[in-house]
Amino acid sequence: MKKKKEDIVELLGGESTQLFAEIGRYFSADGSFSEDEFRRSLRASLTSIRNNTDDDASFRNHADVWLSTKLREIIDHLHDRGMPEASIRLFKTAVEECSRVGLPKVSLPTDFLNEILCSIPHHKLDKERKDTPNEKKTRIMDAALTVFSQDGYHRATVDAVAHLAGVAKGSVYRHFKSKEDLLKSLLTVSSSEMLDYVNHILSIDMELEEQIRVVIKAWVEFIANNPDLYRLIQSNIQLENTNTRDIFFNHLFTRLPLLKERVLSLNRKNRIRITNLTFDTIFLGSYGFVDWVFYKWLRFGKTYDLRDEVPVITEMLLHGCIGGTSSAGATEEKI
Amino acid sequence: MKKKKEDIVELLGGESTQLFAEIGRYFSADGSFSEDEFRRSLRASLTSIRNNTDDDASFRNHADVWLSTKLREIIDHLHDRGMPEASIRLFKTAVEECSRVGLPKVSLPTDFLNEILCSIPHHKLDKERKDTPNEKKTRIMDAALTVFSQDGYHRATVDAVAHLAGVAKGSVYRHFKSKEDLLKSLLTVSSSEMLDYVNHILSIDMELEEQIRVVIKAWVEFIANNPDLYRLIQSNIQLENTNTRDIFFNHLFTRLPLLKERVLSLNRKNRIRITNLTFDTIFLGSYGFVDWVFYKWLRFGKTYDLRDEVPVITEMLLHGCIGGTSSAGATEEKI
Amino acid sequence: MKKKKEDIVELLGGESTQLFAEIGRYFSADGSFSEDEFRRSLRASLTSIRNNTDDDASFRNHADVWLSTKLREIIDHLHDRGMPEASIRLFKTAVEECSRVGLPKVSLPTDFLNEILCSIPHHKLDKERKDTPNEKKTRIMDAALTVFSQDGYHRATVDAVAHLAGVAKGSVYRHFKSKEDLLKSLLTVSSSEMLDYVNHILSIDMELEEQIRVVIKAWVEFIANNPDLYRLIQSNIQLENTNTRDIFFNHLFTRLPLLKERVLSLNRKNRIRITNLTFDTIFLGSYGFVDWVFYKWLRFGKTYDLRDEVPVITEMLLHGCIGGTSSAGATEEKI
Amino acid sequence: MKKKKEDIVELLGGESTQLFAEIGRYFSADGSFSEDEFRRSLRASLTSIRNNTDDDASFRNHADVWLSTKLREIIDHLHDRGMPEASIRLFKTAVEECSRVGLPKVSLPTDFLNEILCSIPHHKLDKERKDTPNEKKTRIMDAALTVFSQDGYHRATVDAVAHLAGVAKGSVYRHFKSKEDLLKSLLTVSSSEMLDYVNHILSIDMELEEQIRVVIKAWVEFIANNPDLYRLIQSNIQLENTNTRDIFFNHLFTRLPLLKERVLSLNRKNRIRITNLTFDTIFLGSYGFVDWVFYKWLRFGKTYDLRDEVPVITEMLLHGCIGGTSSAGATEEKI
DNA sequence: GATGAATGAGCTTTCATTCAT
DNA sequence: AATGAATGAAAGCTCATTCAT
Repeated sequence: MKKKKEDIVELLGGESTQLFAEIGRYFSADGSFSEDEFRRSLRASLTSIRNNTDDDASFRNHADVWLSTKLREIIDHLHDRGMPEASIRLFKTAVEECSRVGLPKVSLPTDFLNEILCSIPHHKLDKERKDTPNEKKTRIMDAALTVFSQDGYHRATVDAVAHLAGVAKGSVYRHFKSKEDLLKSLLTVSSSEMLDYVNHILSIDMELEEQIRVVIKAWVEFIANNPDLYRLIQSNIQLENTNTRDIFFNHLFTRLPLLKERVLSLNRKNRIRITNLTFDTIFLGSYGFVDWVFYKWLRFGKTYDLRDEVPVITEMLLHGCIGGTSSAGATEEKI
Repeated sequence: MKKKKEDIVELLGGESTQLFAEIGRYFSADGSFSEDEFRRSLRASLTSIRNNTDDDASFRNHADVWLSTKLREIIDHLHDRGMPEASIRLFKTAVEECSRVGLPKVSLPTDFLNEILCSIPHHKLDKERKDTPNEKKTRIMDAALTVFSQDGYHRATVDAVAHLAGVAKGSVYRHFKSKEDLLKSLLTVSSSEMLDYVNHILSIDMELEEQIRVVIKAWVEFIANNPDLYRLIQSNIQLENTNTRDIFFNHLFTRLPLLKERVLSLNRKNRIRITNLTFDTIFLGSYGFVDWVFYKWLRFGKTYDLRDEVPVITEMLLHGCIGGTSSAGATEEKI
Repeated sequence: MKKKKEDIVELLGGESTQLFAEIGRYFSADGSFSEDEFRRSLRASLTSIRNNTDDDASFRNHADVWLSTKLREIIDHLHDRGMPEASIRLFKTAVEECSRVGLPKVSLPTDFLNEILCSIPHHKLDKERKDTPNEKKTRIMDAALTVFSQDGYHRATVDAVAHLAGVAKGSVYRHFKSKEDLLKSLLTVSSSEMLDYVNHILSIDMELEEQIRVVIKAWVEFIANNPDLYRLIQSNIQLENTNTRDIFFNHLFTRLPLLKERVLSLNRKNRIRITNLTFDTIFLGSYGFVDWVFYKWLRFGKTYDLRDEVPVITEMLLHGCIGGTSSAGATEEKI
Repeated sequence: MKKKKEDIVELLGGESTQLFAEIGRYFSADGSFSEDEFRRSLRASLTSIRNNTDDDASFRNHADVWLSTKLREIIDHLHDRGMPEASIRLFKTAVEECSRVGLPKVSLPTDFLNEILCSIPHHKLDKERKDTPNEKKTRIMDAALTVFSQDGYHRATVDAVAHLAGVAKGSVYRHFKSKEDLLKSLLTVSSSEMLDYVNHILSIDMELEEQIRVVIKAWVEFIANNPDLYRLIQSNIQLENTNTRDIFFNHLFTRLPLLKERVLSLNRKNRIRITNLTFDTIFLGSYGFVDWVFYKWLRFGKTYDLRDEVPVITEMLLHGCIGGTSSAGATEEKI
């Protein structure tokens, strides 16, 4: 009962030719662009495609093909008419409409994209532009860290976060799409900071064994100074699609290849028994070692200085618990 | 059931964990994005695709599919990592490379494009924006009509109206004291226009039967040309004190006595069986007749020309569906 | 990077063979079925397929193929082992898991389906079984009708409905998936009732002209007796996917073909000028005629008896407003 | 832009409006479902497909696609019309016809199948259900483990647990005083089992180094066999008074003194560098080491055998990553 | 003992409106 | 005059828990 694909192509062909013929309509005599008229026409066409396709996948497919062809034609036409600027606005309108009808992607001419991208000021592309308006965002994130740490993510309420941050609940939702998004942002930013800190230390040039000692020390210090943050990152909260610990893990894993390379290259004297194959396991295992020493510290109510554990950790990870005398002194330093 | 590690090295290639590792290569130790590394990798992949495809068309096809999938993945993962800015630079690099190898187009996620386009400063897109206060009010009302028609009054947001009108939300409230007031103004103005249009036609002097024919034709044409407006007027939205349909009805009713007088006076030959008592019922009933013919047209997706229904409507309202031969011709006129 | 389809087939092939081999595991020595074990294994397989497919469509496709093959095998195996009953439970488990992972459909052996369907008690298939537990549901729907009519759907709150129905808010959500679902159910049931009522009248055998007179009278009486219900049905509330008026329209349209056939066949004397082509327009137009006579009545505060309008309506629809003397009397009956 | 009516007669074929008209044919004037009409129409369509296909395979293929699309459409529309019961009868009819024409399978919507299966009386599926109270408790705990692992404790609902366990929700509350109590019980029992298992191994008399090797191996095996359980224990869910990880930790800590004593006493040759002071740190750190190797395994989708990691873990914990040749062989054993 | 309909406190989220800039 | 971040009341919905049958 539904039409065959061929029929649709014809159907659209007729409409799109029409659209092309009507381009003139979207521009006044003075060359100004009538966004509204164009938008309406576009919406009508997309709706028509939707109605004439069987399922969502088919709709997306056809709409994509149709749209990219049409955009190409219109853009060319505008270039011919000497109004390339208008094509950007037209393009923006098109993209907005696509979003609205739920089209996930569109095919676009590369030269046109180039043109658009070059018109974006350069500073927008460098690093993040989180400067002025982030004061409030930071306040909300700080409050969220406190509240989530205290009560646990699920028991915490957005009300409590907003109250602690001293803003209205609605403001939380201006900065974060949802409670979940707030947590994710918090973790993402924190994870980055944590790992940047370690990366910074790793960039200092020294012998590998020394490097390991320094990193362990730095890491322990970091988590001792930010226990709430660290605990939240490791808290393993199940979210819609992921799980908080995985967010951190993903960050870690992104940096692992570079790290691995560096470690293997630093191992000039070949004293360290880590190979390409065992690196991941040893690295993550060692991470876990520190993680549980931290956890023990928490369980003891932070009644001692976590930094005191550094020698034992270092000793264990470098030499294990068996054998040689090289590290006999280490154990005495311990509490 | 479990596979040995060797077996799954390849398998892991398809897992996201691997992707992280790959993306990791594009970032320096300090977390900054290495455009060069990405460009190199991209160029290598594109070259490889070119070498493995027979003709240009095939190359373009494969490259497009590959690239859009790849970009989507990387962009998603960068978002997860909290580096959406990097994805814009990466995207720019990708487009540049595509241009270089002669790829004419790429498929891109609409949400991502939206993000990019929003970062282009407004003045680049606006050309001139210097309108009298009244123009702005009109723009807002036009936008409101579009948005309300699309989503329904209650589901529509003031944000959407303001956005489509290209003004700030606050400006909407400068011109209209509330969302409801905006709707009411829209309806009041439109109702007047609609009824003025009909009144204008009624003022032409002719025989009553002819007048009726002309009015029906004009009215059908009017609503066929302004379906959104008409639909909104008839939409029966419940407001604080009234109901949108009543606004139109009130306008109509205000003019009814004059109309009635004119109709009765035009009925010189007394061929029309309308009395003072039955006028209202017949008039509104006939209005309703057209209303549902219009509604039928909407439900069929406006896929035929509403004006084609004029003969049937006229015939029915003038002669009913029964009897005489006086209107035998009518059915032939119809389609 | 993602695997080719062929690879997946092999991958699944390996797993599924395994599953088959493991069927024994799901049954204890006494022949009882270990639903849990089977469910776990199934879930693992589905998850594995999801992880090894690129997009959702591909996942659905593969999962469907895999599942239907496997089910067939297992069911055969169980039949061989002489335990066909177990296959129903196994099947139920499979369907549940498919729902959970978001698979929209599965392919199934017809003979097996036959077996299952025959085990459903017959009375379940006849008409609806809305008997005992519907007392509360009815109460909620009644309350909803009142509240929605009074305040309009959007201004009405679920709290108010629950309160008026004398139940807790949660109970509303036990019977209806959402506020929208409540409205839809209300309209669906009411529309059916309304149209059944008319259909009933239409089934009485009489001359067409007489039939039309009777139906109009009955219809006007019906809406005069249920103005709230009728108003709600016509209220044109925009919902997520439809619009309330369309719900009624769809019901109407479902019955239209039968109605059309009957009308044309009843038209023995060929006095009625309705053809196959004009039927829809005339029918819906006439419906609209009555609709606005009803609306006029509402606007006049129901200060007169709507039934008094029946003669005028009938006269107009049968003979129009022009010409003959046959209906001269009708107008005098009017108020 | 607009098409003439003639042009769109075909077009409408694809619109849902048409579908309504078609479905309308299956219903008698009184609204009851006409099985015969539907069966006739179905048989005609299937026969037509058979005649238009070359071989049997092609017929089956086409018929399946056609039927599943058709059924889906009709079922959806019947749901909209508020007649879901009719869809079951219709479905039964369809299956019967498929059997008759020799179609071996049909594709069906899972949600619809779910509905049908739920209408089969329970006793048909249950066979025997006569278990001691303890069996029921176990069944609930098993179900809880599955559900909590899958969705996370907070996202999991008691309904889901009860359903999976095959008991009523109230029964869950007979055995556990709250959802939290259910989780705690689960963890307490499991933690005990886990630790008893390790204790058992520790009670075997052997040299300490050997003991450590054996314990690591046993532990890895245990968690590889019970990943859901282990994950739940480590999941760090924040409860009213505690936190799930703490429950395990408390169990562990209760046994630590005895363990410590035993370890130190076994260290006859004093080859192990663990003192009274460092025992806790080294023990928990090592535990964490394994924990993260396990976590890595999870993140890789359990695509390799966790036991393969035992040599690396053992080597690291015994000898560290630096120095001597004593463990040169370790890397070869790996993978 | 088992059941599952009923409950309602409490949550997240939306969005019309305001108002400092 | 124009802006758009901030507001917070108000709404829809969930689900652990209870309890009559």
